[in-house]
Amino acid sequence: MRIVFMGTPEFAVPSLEALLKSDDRVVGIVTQPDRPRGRGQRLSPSPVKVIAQREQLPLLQPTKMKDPAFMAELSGWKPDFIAVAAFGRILPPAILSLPPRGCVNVHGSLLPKYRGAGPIQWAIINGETETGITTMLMDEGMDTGAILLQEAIPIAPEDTAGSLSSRLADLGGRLLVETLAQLKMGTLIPRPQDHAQASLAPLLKKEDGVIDWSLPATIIANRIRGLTPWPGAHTFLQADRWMIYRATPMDEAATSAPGQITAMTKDAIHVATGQGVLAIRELQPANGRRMPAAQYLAGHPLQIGMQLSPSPRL
RNA sequence: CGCGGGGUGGAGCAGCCUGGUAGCUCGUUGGGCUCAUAACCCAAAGGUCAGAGGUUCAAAUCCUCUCCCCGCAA
Repeated sequence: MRIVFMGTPEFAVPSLEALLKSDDRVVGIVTQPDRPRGRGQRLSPSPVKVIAQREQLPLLQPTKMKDPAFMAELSGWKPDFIAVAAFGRILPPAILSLPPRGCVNVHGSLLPKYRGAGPIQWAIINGETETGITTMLMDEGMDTGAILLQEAIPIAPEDTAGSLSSRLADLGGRLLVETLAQLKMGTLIPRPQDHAQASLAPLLKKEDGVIDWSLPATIIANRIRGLTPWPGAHTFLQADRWMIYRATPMDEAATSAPGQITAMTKDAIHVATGQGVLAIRELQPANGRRMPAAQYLAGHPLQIGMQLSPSPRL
């Protein structure tokens, strides 16, 4: 079978690697154009592009999906299947109908729940204890295609979007290869989604990282886990921005105003929330690197009653 | 050349503006107290102040260049 793979970030890499090890032949790869990133606004390749170059496979990086030159190249590859994992662009009907055996997508949730670009993050933010991978036959909607295979995994209390994502990505690779194998054998019957059960998981934005201290401690803790490592949960101590990487709710009622520091222990900074106390255990202060709360406290004496707020205050 | 912040004993920081004996919190080591301890008390070890050049009687501190790190922005 001739497979074309479309994907972009780290999440897509295990799927591509799994295909490369399978019996099928990856005849071409599509990924997003190099983007300026990092400090000097240098152009850098997507993780998928790095693999493509290592394997010396044909690679396309279209700026527009409807670019005729891109379409011509793609159809010239004559794929039987197109496999898609976190590609980051909507595929137009012309591409969806190009491969005779269809386009298969690897999605990081148990569809129809958490359709969209941020399924892993939203599952954690909402406090789910289980999520999974769904492979599906793509159609024109956003993650609305018929389900092929599905496998669940538990979400651990200490999971962040980062740790969960890497486990799901590995599972995705396995499931993708399995899905293609079963499709070839014709033993797999696509199952339409129950659209009434659908929920949306939109892409997170920078602003979603702002911590609202008036929420309950457990809700804030889940948000922090879901926002780590990107876009990162943050708050402000006066003018300085704190990135919060790890925090756990304490079994303790809050008696101060939300956002006030109520105690400094050996390894945590306690903050009052709308309901309960949250213990900050790992943070990154302004201009510093990520560090345990204990280290921060060693060099920055805090005082009880100091106020954390959603925006900088002088 | 996109903007800004930083590199000081093992860790996190102060000192730099207003040059002149290296400071704080934590950790480490030894001792003490204690039924006991991650707690407390006492003591000790540990730093070419990122690197190079310059100014000066004298540079962590002022000037120039290099390297590395961090945030914003993407």
